[in-house]
Amino acid sequence: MDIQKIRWLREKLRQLERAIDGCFRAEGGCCGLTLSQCHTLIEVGYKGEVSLIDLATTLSLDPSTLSRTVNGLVLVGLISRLTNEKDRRYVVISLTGQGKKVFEEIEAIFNRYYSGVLGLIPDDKKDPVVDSIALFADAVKKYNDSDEGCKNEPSGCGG
Amino acid sequence: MDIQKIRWLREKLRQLERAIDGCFRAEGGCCGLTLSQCHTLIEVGYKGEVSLIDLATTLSLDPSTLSRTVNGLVLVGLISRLTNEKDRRYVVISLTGQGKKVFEEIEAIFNRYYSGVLGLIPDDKKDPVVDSIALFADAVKKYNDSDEGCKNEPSGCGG
DNA sequence: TTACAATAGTTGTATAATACAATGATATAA
DNA sequence: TTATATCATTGTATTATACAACTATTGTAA
Repeated sequence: MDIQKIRWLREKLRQLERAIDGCFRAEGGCCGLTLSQCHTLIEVGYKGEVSLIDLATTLSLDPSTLSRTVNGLVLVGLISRLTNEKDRRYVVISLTGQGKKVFEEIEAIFNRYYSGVLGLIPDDKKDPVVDSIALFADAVKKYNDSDEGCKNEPSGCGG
Repeated sequence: MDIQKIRWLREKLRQLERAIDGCFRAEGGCCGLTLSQCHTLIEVGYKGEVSLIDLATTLSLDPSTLSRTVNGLVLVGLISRLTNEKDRRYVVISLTGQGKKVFEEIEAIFNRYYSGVLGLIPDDKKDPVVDSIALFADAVKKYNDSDEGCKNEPSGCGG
């Protein structure tokens, strides 16, 4: 592919990242949560019951980082963290009743948000756009996992 | 659009963000720079000469944040920061000779990286995928700038 | 069976990235 | 010419993050 088009792709990816992150910060968080807390809550919401290490792997974060994030959510009563009695090394992380409520709120807010975004895209292009993003996200993941990926060529900064 | 497809889109966007950021961190930065420094260097490389406030606006960051990032790059000799003599309130930020060299390196690295990613996508889909990402990035930006965007519905956390 | 190795999680420590508030220098306008 | 606005920097605080050290638990092998 044309090098100029790749530059353009990278520019758009940077723009996308900034737009999404920047907007979040401008609002002072969602439902009173920080960005990390929000991501964590969503993952727990989707998975139901998880161990810390499971969550850390999914979110590509160090367990120590996540331990603190989870702790914050436990303190505000949105997450329950219990010892797994079948293997006491593990914890069982799940949403509390209040946590489920906030999770549903967040879901509604962001589904509405992205509906709004897609509303700016012509009807006949909506599906192709979403499919393309999925295709691209999968390609990035696959490439990172391969030998040529992350191992030799740092990313993130350029795109 | 189907709510389930919107959830899927959000999941893919989160996956994309993690893949790109995570990979960068795994490498310990690019060319010895941190992620922020790298983003800053690239923007200066593209713009040639910029003021701090210009750069801060482009990157959606507080001027104080950027002032420190720029300072770091000045200290390692990649960026020049001079008073604008036409209006001494402004600074003129540009790449030094060494900065240009690193900028070109970074460009090459990331163009190669994304070439690799696109290499995993069927030929006939490459252009549509890139065009779709651009379309989506523009839509997010436009939506954020509109009344319904950021103002009322925090984003980032969900996507 | 008991000692050693592996795994999960937490806590200590350090750093990067960020924003807001206060300040100083400069320019514009009344 | 005095007040106001703008740009940049510095002080301060917070969040997010990783690595290393440590504890508790489980699995394994002599």
